[in-house]
Amino acid sequence: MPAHIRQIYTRLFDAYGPRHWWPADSSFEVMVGAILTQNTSWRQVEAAIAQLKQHHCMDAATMLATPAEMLQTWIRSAGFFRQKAKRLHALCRFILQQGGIQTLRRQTLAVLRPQLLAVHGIGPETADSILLYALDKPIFVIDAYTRRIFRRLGHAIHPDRYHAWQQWFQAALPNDVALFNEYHALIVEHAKRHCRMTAQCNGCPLADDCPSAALSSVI
DNA sequence: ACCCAGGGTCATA
DNA sequence: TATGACCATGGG
Repeated sequence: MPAHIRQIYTRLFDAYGPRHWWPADSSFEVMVGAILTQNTSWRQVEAAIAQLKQHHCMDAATMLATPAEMLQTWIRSAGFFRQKAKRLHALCRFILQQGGIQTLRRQTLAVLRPQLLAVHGIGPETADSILLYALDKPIFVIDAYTRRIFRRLGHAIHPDRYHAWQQWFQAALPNDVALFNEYHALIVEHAKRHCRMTAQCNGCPLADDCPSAALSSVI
């Protein structure tokens, strides 16, 4: 029987401390980062965000008024730059149509989530990252790291779908924005240090419960 | 030269 | 529903 979700949280928090996520100067920047980081390492996203800021483009109205070809050159480092330029425009259009971020913030989770998922280029993880980290809504973000770590610990979720994983976490945890925020941030920190595709298990705070640590294998 | 990175969409069967 | 192709850069 693998360690419980709450025990794993405690171990991660004790090992890494509060993460102060999401790293950004504004809610809009969180949303932009959520799109730019799709299947891309955060390092590359930071460079793209710096470019957008340097060109005074880090607000919805300015970004929407900026030609996609221009955005492409600024976000090039984040990869998929043609797609992502369109997706950023779609995000801006949504924000402005809804009356701005302050208006969005007053909406409920149940109203916002379907609306975000209807925006071109926003799928489950991007939507939930925006809801949790930009709009302070209580929803647990599932990403590739989350599945990889918990699979290695022996938690097989069926069906192996985004929604099932999310329900599994939320059913075991109090409905708390701060907790969801911290837990996902800790998972990412842990994954970057210890649970990449090639396991680096030296000093791993979860090694006691991790079969792949004992076997030095890759799952 | 390869594999990977904080996904999502679209076409096809 | 379920798989596969595709998107594209930069680091290890």
